[in-house]
Amino acid sequence: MARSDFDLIDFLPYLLNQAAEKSSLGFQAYYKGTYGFLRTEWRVLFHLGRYGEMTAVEIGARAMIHKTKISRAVARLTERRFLTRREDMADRRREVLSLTPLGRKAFEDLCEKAAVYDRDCVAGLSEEEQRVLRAALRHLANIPRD
Amino acid sequence: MARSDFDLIDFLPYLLNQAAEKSSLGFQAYYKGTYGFLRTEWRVLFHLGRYGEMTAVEIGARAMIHKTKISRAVARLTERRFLTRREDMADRRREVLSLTPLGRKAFEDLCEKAAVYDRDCVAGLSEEEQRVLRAALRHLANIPRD
DNA sequence: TGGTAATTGTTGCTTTTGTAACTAACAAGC
DNA sequence: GCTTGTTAGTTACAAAAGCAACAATTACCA
Repeated sequence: MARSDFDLIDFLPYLLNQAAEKSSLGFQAYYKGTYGFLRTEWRVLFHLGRYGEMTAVEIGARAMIHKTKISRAVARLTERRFLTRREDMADRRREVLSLTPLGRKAFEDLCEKAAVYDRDCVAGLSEEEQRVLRAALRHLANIPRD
Repeated sequence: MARSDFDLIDFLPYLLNQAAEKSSLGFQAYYKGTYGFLRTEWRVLFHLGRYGEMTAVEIGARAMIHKTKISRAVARLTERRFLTRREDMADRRREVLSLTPLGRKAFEDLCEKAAVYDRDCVAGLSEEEQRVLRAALRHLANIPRD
């Protein structure tokens, strides 16, 4: 296979990782500095805020995070009063998680900050480029349109 | 600021991370399974193969990896004979790294596999979408066109 | 019903990463 | 020549992530 023309600099997983890491830095600084959240903690909060009550496994499935990471993130967030667990009486293995008022406040703040931050990220791209970019990323990540 | 219309599902750092993680999995399985490389090790190999001899710091600057990670990756790769270190006599702090024949062979194999893998990644996207995607990612990652 | 398998969530242990301190070498200014 | 500051790379310790085993339920099905 004559592939000597392929340049690793354009290797998609590489480009994606570089862009992901770079674009995460600024926002990470905010939620870490303001709330002391780890990345997984922010993600758990984000999913509960965005989709409503869920169990740990459900969050993990959506966010592609291993359940042990979620377990520990939930433990910390619960301890810090950002969310509560409620036992599902119909299936006592499940613990349904939801945000406390404090958690919702943090979520809403972070959501606003995210909107602004997102704008800065795509500042140099045209509307059309942004559209194509997000669509391609959703496709690559297999994220359904809800 | 009326931003209630912003949906976190489109938050760029999130989309990028999801896409990056998902798209990395398959290739990671290959270099891990075949060579036992960690991600940083593959990256070091990749940069030395793509750009030629470099020092650890230079690799770190290009790849945005902290020097301690590089230090450990280099130690392992050297031990396993994939690369060699040469002291720069003009500046004895610097250690110039380069691939051994074994390292080059691994690099070339991985490079070929990457080309194929890359194709699979973008299989569902049009030529134009691919072009826009890569350009946008390079922009976000601040990767120069070389 | 009873027994095997699957699911939810946690914990212990190992591996990997992050942070800070450190050595060694060079650079710049006086 | 000194002194101070900077740079390359390593190492030690702490934090986080990955992995495997576990208890507690529930599901399946002969």
